[in-house]
Amino acid sequence: MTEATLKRASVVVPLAPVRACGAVACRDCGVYRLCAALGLEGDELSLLERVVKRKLIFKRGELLFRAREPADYVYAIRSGSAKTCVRTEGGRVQITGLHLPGELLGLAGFDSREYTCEARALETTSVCQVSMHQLEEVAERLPSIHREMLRIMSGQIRHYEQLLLLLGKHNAERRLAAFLLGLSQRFALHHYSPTQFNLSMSRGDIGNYLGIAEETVCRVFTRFQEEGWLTTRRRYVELHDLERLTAIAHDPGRRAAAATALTSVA
Amino acid sequence: MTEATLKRASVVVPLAPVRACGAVACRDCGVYRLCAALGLEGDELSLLERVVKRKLIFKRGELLFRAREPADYVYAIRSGSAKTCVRTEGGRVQITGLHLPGELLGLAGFDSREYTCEARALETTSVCQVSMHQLEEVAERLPSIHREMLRIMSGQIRHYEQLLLLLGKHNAERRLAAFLLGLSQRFALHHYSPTQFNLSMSRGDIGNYLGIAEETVCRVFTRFQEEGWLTTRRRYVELHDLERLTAIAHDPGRRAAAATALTSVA
DNA sequence: CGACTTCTTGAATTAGGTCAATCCCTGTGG
DNA sequence: CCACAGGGATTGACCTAATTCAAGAAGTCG
Repeated sequence: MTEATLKRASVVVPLAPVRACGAVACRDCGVYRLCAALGLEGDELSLLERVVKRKLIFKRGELLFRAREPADYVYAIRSGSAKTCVRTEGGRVQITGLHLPGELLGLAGFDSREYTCEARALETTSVCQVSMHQLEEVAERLPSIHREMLRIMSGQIRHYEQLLLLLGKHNAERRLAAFLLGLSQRFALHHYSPTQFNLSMSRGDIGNYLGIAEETVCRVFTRFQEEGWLTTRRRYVELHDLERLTAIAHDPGRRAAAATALTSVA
Repeated sequence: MTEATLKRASVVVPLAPVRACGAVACRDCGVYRLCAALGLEGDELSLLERVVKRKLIFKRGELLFRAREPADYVYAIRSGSAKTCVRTEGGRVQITGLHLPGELLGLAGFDSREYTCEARALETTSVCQVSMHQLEEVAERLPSIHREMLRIMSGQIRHYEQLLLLLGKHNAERRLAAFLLGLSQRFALHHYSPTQFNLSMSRGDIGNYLGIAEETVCRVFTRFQEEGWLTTRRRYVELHDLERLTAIAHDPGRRAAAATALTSVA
């Protein structure tokens, strides 16, 4: 979120600035334990700085990496955000993740030495670039490195499982509600406001991520707004009624009860 | 596939038996490198047998493990098949995987010590049960164990990325075609026939997995059959026109081209 | 100030979901 | 050996949610 956007948004939704405070501290970074483990090798902070090869800045729309490219580095987001997506040969794109500060990108390509997806900055984004090679080298002696990597990967797997649950068979309202609540929780985890934040993705991206049309995203936003459950202004969102949204996100569909029986045997 | 089913199916589709040959050999198992690494500790084969705690048999519909249960073991499928699924609090079920011989289940729960999903046998299924504890113990000294686990996990991640691509925005025909072709390729990999196989999942399960209604699965099967691209008899399937099915699975939708541009910037 | 995106809304269309009836296996018990 | 019960699978009819197409409004950027 740029300074300008923020200022304009504040006119409509006059509340304290959110996520304007910049990068996460290393200690709040989800990758900290990984970096820390690397850092254990020598004097604490200085080596940490050396191992984390570079701090890079990507502007909105710039590629961090492409699928099938040699996976030489993993990237930890310090500030900003990024999306990851996969493509069919036919060129269709599916966004598979929205990544916030403190999260790690590019680890899934660890074994094949190639990235499995592409990552792109959604706004001006600062990242730490960590050498995969170096990671592997240290891991040879330090099993905790590998354990951290496994931890991060299984987090990724859980994320995908939740996303699959969402894409499986939910209507547009439930998808969007769940999406917003998920974001809300993640922001809360990162010490940002859970009720006011910047989506950083366009309506088109959100639609793609949730498996619905861009126009449908707009319409559902409008409906939610008419009900007074939230306010949007472009990519800035303010949630007014978390309970209501939760109810929508969790409300089991008509066939949901039957599905349990259906699946419990076969 | 039971002997009886096979015989009956042969009346309609008189071809050589497929997947009737039973369990995979350890060497053909996708987990082999893991087991082998464990086995390196002592005299080769005997210790392998000891580490792989038990060979268990699950009957159709029986649970291998439940989500949130302590993840004490991982399971390698020797013969048969299993499905994995996740649930919402509301009780909705989403099938997230169909697993064939040589594949490993339950590793994603590694870090949290709890399974992230539940697994259920789709037919009479023989598995190797490997102690997570023992795995961890050996991994402390043998980094290759962890590397194997990372390899398997990133395979899981790639699988989910493909599935997301499928669920994102494809019509029912493309979903089913892609599903069948994916299975076909996996069977080929496992030295089974790529054109005749047992789906082992019910129509309802397939629909759930692909995010479409059971009835739609039927209708699409019927359509494909009318076109002469395949033959089905209950869960047994024979693909006649892989090219055609590939064309359907890959054919980019109307908006697909636009989506590239749409997503390449924002 | 234009040129270009992104977002929003409306209207028409449709793919797929839902409900319901029936068929077809398969396994069981007489 | 045959009848029957029960669970999948299939098909039809109807209907709704969401997509698509299209046009315009609201921002953004150079």
